[in-house]
Amino acid sequence: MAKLDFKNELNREQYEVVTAGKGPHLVLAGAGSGKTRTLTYRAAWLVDQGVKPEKILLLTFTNKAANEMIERVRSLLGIGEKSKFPLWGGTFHSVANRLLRIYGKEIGIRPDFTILDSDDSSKLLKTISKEFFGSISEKNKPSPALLRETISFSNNSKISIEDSLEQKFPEWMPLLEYFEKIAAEYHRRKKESNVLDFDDLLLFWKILTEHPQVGKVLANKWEYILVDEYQDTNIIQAEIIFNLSKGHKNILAVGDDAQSIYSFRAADIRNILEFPDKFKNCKVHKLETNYRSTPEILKLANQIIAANGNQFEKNLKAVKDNHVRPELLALRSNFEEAWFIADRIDQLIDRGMNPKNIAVLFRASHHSQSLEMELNKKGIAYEMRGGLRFFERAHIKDVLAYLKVLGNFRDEVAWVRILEMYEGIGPVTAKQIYQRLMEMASIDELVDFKLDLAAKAGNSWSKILDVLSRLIKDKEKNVGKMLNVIIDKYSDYLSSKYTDYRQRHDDLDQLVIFSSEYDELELFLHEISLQESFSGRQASKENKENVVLSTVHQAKGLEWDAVFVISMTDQSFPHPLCVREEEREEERRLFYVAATRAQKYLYLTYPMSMFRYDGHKSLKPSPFIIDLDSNLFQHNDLSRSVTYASSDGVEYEPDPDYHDSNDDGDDGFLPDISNW
DNA sequence: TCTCCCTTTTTTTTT
DNA sequence: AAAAGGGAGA
Ligand SMILES: Nc1ncnc2c1ncn2[C@@H]1O[C@H](COP(=O)(O)OP(=O)(O)OP(=O)(O)O)[C@@H](O)[C@H]1O
Repeated sequence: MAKLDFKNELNREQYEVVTAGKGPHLVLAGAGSGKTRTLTYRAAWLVDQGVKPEKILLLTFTNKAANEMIERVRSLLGIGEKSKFPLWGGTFHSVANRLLRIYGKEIGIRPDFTILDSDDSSKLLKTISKEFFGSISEKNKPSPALLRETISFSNNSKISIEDSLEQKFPEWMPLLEYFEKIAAEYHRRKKESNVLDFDDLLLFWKILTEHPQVGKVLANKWEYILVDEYQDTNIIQAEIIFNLSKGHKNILAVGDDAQSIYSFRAADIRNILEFPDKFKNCKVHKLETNYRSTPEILKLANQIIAANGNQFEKNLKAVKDNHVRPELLALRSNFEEAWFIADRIDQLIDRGMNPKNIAVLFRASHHSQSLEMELNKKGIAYEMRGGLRFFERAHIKDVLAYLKVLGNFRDEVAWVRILEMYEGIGPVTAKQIYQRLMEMASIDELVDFKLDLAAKAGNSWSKILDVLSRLIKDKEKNVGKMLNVIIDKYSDYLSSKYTDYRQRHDDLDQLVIFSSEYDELELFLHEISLQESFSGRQASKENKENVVLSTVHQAKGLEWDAVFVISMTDQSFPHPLCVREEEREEERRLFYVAATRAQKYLYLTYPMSMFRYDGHKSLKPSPFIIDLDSNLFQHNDLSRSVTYASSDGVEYEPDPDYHDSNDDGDDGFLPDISNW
């Protein structure tokens, strides 16, 4: 392979960062300026300079991003797929997961802990809440999700339950004492169950870095630490980074304050703004060239973000040639919007665009519903990102619960989940059984564990024992085969509980295919809980070529030739619950992130009415759109006819001959949305 | 204590 | 439309 030509692949500022010396560096730069590229080349450069890959830690926002970056580093360096390349990469949570299984013993964490996802946490909190509140009606006590958010926010921002509650849900302050008691009990129960929730992964990692011996080990474990999307880290994460780099201070953080969109889960913009104070002698770098988008798109994006006060001044210049302006389109209903988008996607594909270079973005995952139907109708394959993950689906979790108790028999949530699936066993009996089971010293004692139960419950218990004993005795190692034993018994329950059981069964089949690649239960359990989907190992290769439907949050850091941002209404974007000024500014940043994903084509659309379970609702365009200059948009026949139709009741006919006109000499009519 | 059936509510983003 | 809560009877 030809020697890597770093100079040629990067601009001067990027090159400076990539080849910078030791010590702390911060890159604070706008969207599409090549921050991620710089980080990737930095990793490659370090290895090229002789740094061992295992001495580099790369922290990213999703595991997918980490894997892609590591692959890119590999290919830059010409390292084949078969050779080892042990660079550490992943999200904070997944790295914590790995480290805690190695070093956790020192702080009282067993290596076989299982992980609670947010649904599991809610379930445990619901049980605890019932114990504390007794039979007070549901209306007068906080929901499990609310409890979870309060506790989680307090963990992630290092504040008390009191402050967290005051900030997030002040209306519940009268019940503060309950919140505190429940939080304490929740903590105790997790410990007893040998489980960690997402927050614990970070908290205990931080505690590890403060441990007298392990802390030293970790501070020397890596020589270079690279962090992407630093604007969306929280206080705990910043402390982890600080402690890890105590010895060498070789840290490179990149981010953009204008793209901070996770404050709802305690991400704190001060991390990036105060980075230079925290790391003395830190060099701050700026990148001011946008390589991603056309000047027209960038101009629109800049105006979107300009409406926010309070931000780091950035000067972004586009290098791409002029192209078409973004389009703003009003459609009459969410169905028409879906029809229009699907049609336009069809046209783009017909004109030769690769479907994988097209994305549809939205504020909330359910906004994609009508569009999904329309795409199915047209036979356009798509990949959905955001919303419920594969491993969070109820039926997947049902069958995984059996594996979880085999891996960690103390897991209360998993046990209760299994037990309550059976006839005659409800919350009370489940809890009793769980308590008796904790007399066991290991899962092997389960095989002949006798219980005194009522007839129905007793019958159910023997069914449960049946499945689990078989798994214990068989000593089958392949996870796929183990799952088959479980699914065999689970099928009847599945079809009796769900009307869409066929589809759910397909999911289970997919799970079996995926899990057949694992011959070690522990490894399987450790890996799945933090996996975004299972594209990492296997699943569908064809998915890679499909149109992407994604929440804006999930689209962070990515880019496509053509981007549609749909459902830009006052009821969806900004989200109606975001009323405080900081919240609205964050929503605007989210809009900025959405718009800056586009390379060539950007479409903003909104339906003027929507059908919901409670009937028909008419909608206004998003206030973010009204704020924008209309001459930033391209006009075309469609927007004209649609708007006319809405204002004077003229019947609107979708124009089958409609084609995107690239020349835009038409200075005519724009949807008049100023006085709705 | 569990289950079944009727009533009420549902409004976001994620590791 | 679907999920979750609430209450009555077994
Ligand atoms: N020096 C360069 N020469 C050519 N292309 C570049 C250069 N730097 C960046 N790019 C391209 O610009 C695009 C955006 O880069 P990248 O994703 O790294 O930006 P970013 O700053 O991380 O964006 P975001 O803030 O949206 O995450 C990529 O397609 C990248 O390959």
